Amino acid sequence: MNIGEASRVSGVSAKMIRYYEEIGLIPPAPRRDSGYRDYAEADVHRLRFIRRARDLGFTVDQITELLGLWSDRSRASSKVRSLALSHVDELARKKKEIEAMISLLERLVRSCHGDDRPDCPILDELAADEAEPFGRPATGPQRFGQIGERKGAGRATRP
Amino acid sequence: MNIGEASRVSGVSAKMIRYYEEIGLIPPAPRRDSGYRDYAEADVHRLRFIRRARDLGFTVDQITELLGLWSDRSRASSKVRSLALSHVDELARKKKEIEAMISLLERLVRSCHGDDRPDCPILDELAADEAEPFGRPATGPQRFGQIGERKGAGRATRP
DNA sequence: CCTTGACCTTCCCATGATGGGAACCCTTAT
DNA sequence: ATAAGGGTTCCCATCATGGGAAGGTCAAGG
Repeated sequence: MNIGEASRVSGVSAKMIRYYEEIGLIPPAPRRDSGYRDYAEADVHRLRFIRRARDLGFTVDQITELLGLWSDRSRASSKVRSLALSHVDELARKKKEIEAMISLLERLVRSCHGDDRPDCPILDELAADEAEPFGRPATGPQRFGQIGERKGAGRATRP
Repeated sequence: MNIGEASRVSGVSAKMIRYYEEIGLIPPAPRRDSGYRDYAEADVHRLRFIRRARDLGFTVDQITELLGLWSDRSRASSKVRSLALSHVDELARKKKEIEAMISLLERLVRSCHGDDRPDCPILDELAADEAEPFGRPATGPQRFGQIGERKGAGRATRP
């Protein structure tokens, strides 16, 4: 079948199918004389696998591993399990970051009357001079962490 | 002060300061004869504002708006508030997506014995043929939604 | 005065997963 | 034969961020 149909039945866009081929996530599809890619059921199967894994938030690298484990009939299920578990950890981390942002923001929003008067605690907090503007209850050394997972994970330029 | 010190005291990397200038989030810094950018306290203040807003997950576009509101002494606080509220909504949406992924994954992990035997329900589910592989309790029309916020928000190529 | 090292400048490239679109080729039905 | 609707490759954009090269500047110490 052509790439369009493979896309329709697998739920992966044609653009993505070509991209997955390019990066080696799937093997190069055989070509017809016309140059068109030709897909079989097994390929669609694999694409569906990929799509479901993507829907679960796995990265392409992780999916590469999962596909390897999938095709290895003698793998230990513990490998798959630990891959899934570490992904859950990662998701839980992101969830916590988001929750921290939400609770901070909700507090700021609650403190803002939100009418047509110009004074606004939200902006005041963002503009505060102090190092710890979000006045948490002084209960210890925990920070909010570098929220939003920007890579450097740290403040400014530290080589 | 030089960009390095501005970076240190604001918590925004020098690279990002230059980038923010380039995209117009901050005005071009005055230059010394040497060509070095020169920052004053007010600039550092603004950079700190930006960093805090980024830490709260606001996009650069939203921060542009926030800075505009910040410098407008006659703005209505309701504007800031609604900006913050819609950002909270967005964060809540992401949080729900992540939660859906986590609960699905946790269920799969629970169903996987995770020893050295090769059979693995996690892979089996990812590879399942059915359209609804994650066998939810048949309680209605709700779907998990297009998790992971890939733009198309939909299945495959539908122009 | 000159060197050294720390700083600054600009410019280009990479990330991850995805879409948009142009220019061009293939197939099939009217 | 022509039009419509595929397909192909190639380039570009996203978003916020960092890496690194090539080269200019500055301050301290010999």
